[in-house]
Amino acid sequence: MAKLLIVDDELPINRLVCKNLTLVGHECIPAYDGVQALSLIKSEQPDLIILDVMLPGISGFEIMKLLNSVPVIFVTAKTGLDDRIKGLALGADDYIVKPFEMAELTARVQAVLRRTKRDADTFSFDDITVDFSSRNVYKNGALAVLTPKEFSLLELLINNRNLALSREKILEKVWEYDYCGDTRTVDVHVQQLRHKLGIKDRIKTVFKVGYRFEI
Amino acid sequence: MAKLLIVDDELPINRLVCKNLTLVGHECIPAYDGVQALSLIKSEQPDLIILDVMLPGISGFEIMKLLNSVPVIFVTAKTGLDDRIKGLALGADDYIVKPFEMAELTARVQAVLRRTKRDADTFSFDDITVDFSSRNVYKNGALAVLTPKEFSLLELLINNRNLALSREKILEKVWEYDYCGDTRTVDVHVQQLRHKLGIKDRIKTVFKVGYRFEI
DNA sequence: GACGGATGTTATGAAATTGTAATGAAAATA
DNA sequence: TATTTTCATTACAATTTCATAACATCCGTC
Repeated sequence: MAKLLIVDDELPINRLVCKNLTLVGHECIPAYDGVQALSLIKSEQPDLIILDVMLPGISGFEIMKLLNSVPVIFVTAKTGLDDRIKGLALGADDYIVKPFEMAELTARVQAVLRRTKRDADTFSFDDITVDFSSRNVYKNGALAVLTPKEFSLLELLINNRNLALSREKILEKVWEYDYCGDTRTVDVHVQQLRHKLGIKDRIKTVFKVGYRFEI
Repeated sequence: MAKLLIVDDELPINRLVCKNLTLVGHECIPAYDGVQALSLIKSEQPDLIILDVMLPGISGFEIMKLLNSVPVIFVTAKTGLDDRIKGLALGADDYIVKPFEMAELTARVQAVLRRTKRDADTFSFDDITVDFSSRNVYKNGALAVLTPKEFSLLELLINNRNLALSREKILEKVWEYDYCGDTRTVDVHVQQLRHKLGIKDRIKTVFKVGYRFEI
């Protein structure tokens, strides 16, 4: 579930898109011109913007230039290569050409959301599947019971996979910023994870530093 | 500049893609079937894979299922919506439909690389790659196991490459400021590095002073 | 080439770090 | 409140690192 801003001046299309994306579980905010879009981006801080290029007033390209880190799927009626490249060059995460099928749009929305990790769904490796939204972990299809701390630790390790994480960093992220506990606590929890999930090899010890999740 | 794996069994297309992406500054490794692709993914650890769906042996979909963290742009001749959705659902970062224009492919490659660009803080020379963020060192693609002191020493040498470092300076930086140990300790660690990485020539001895990493 | 000091090489035991299991306190749940 | 779960800490075992020493080899100077 994510908050989406749908920017399209054609009312029926905007409605249709909103309806379909709401059906797959997202919150949709419609905008019908560039100025309105910019104001809603500020006030609502959406997770993803679906942006029509051809807009009254400010064009979709202009809006994209003003954006920073919000992912954008950009919609164009033109099938010209130039426009598509221009969109990607400006930093769009994807584009889709009108007329498009709803199934494709929703698939692309999910793909972009997955990428941007704002709406992290699941992550799988070996015989393990981690479901971030339900905070469940499955090993060989069976539910593995992790405590909150264990799950947060696993989450942190996965989100920083192939990076060495110091015990201090782990404490800071999984525990509180100003937590003044023993760094050995981290060790014990790492052992728990290794034991419960049977992933001795995946969670590597970085001597004198901390741990690294390798995939 | 990134390392790309181009998986396509059609030789002319593979060549064309390699040529164009090399022109924009990437390193391209061609693969002509699924098995070869999987082996090259392991050995070369590419930054991005351009993956044709229709392959002899293992299909592109099968390969994608086996992957975890490597970004994929998937190429399909089929224009059917299902295939595209399937690709995105499997975790592809993008797809492109044959026949495609080179400009579009390179634009998409850049877009995906920009998105997935992690702070790949690495330094490479000869057959060695030093990854500072994961604290891993690879020799010929294989992990070389360095101790913390060895890694710190290597880090210091690289950061001061082509400069003569006195033993005192090295002790001060890699060990503690007020460390009062034998300077011979430095020697032993330098030998370890030379031995483990097989870089006798790169770490030069500066007689009566210390060492210098030459590149 | 011979000498003396500097560096290369290898081995070893101490020290530091991490793995493991247990314990009781704190927190969550009933 | 009683019961269960979570979790920080501890103690000890296992492992890894590393400083030092001892000897071999190299280098520059005479």
